[in-house]
Amino acid sequence: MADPLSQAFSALADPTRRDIVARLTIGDATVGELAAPYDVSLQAVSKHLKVLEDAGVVSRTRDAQRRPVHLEADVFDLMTKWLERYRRQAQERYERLDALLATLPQGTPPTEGVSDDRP
Amino acid sequence: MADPLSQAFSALADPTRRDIVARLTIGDATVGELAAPYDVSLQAVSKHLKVLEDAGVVSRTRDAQRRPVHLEADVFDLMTKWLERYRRQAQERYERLDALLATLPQGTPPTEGVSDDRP
DNA sequence: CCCTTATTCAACCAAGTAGTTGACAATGCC
DNA sequence: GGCATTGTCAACTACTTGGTTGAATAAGGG
Repeated sequence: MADPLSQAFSALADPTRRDIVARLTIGDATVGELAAPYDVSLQAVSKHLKVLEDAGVVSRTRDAQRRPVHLEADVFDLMTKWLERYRRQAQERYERLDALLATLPQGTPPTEGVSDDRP
Repeated sequence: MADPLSQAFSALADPTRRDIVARLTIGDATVGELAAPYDVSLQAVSKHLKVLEDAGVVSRTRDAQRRPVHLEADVFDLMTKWLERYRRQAQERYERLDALLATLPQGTPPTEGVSDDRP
């Protein structure tokens, strides 16, 4: 699973990691600071940070024995672009369908049973 | 892992599933049609569709023995909002930092060793 | 009615993931 | 130098995931 988009989405698929990202918008923080709010071990948080780092969501510098974590929001653009592209395309298709239906002579009912999803 | 955002991000963390989403922007399709391009089994694709459905990315209607899959782009908004929010916050923080640095007397060099990441 | 088509369900497997604990590395402070 | 602090590495476990195959369900078409 090498591709950046998969890594990015996967990294943010975990609530703890999204929480960490939220926390980091306030400012850089050390692993210990980031781990404090959670009742999991420091090592677990360290692993989460590795996932975020590999996905390019955060970067880490070095300050003595501390490793401050910094939010790197560029990847967000990548995801947003992907999402926007297909949301837009889906919407356009929807609008075309609407337009088509508007030009149709009369109530040719759709082939699908539009209503229920499951018996 | 019940929360919608986690499910949505997780659903799109797989390249095959993103591919299916891309395909669906052209129009609704049956399971068989969606499975055709891939060399995995039909059942595997069926599973992918279940993941997408559970995440609210697609919906399925019924047309005889076929189950047409329809893209439901609303969840994209949820993700986009989350991403945009934190990207914006991160950027604002960055700008505040810039402004702060601009007002500082002189070249007080930062405490961090900014360059390398790993020895 | 049987048969074909379309799809899901069930059981299984290999690989990945999130968590654990314990040991080790890197650094600053006395 | 020795010790406290901060964080990572390694090994292990439980659970999830993406894939497989084979059987079952659903619906139409001779």
